[in-house]
Amino acid sequence: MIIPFEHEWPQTAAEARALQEQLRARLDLNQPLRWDRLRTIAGADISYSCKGTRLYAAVVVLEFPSLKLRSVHTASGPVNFPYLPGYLSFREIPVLLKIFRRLTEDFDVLVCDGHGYAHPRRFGLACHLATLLGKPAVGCAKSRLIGQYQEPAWERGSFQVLYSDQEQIGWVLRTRTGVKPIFVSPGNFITFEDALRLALQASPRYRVPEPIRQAHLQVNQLRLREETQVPHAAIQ
DNA sequence: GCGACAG
DNA sequence: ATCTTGTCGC
Repeated sequence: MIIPFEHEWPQTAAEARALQEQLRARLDLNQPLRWDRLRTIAGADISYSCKGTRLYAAVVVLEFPSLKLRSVHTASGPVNFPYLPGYLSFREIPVLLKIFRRLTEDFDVLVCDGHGYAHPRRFGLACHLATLLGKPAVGCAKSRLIGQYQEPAWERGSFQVLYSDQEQIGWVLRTRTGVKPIFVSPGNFITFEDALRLALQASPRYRVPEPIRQAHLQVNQLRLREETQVPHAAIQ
């Protein structure tokens, strides 16, 4: 696919922060999802090498609503940005973009491993990626970055609002009865309500939404393959 | 100053 | 995220 919007990649947290504060003006969280035309969901995930110097990425495309795996796309690359809470997108998006540039297949919505709007500057990884791709995206994180909430009831489908002071920044959603909830927030080009509905519909069986779960399985297979083989120069 | 802190 | 063994429960 053509990436409709690109920018330089900052080397410092201060530059990254300025970019987040600039790009967040592009968020549109009032766009309803076209459920009637929803046919495919993409999922993206990252894995790190044991020494944390290299990262492995996978993007999968699933059919909706069956959530059947349709295609797998992978890439790897060096780590070029440290892990700093609030700046995850600058670490993980560059290698994901390598995949999306090569992707010929279309998809309707993207589910990302990490927060979207539920971010200190309202511009988490899902917001950043959605903005670059010009596609609707939802952020689904396994733990909280910021915000306050009340514990959802323990049945699957129970949820609570995730607040930053008085402002809603996301949801806390129980995708499996009796299991720790996930944190759902819109990335871009989607509403809070549609983000919540999509996250639940994408998680019929496991705690983690199927697009992320499948991407996670693929990314670990890729890492195993790449770390198992001997470097070319050492063979002969 | 202290604690919290997506992956 | 990664490292790391067994263990409890469906």
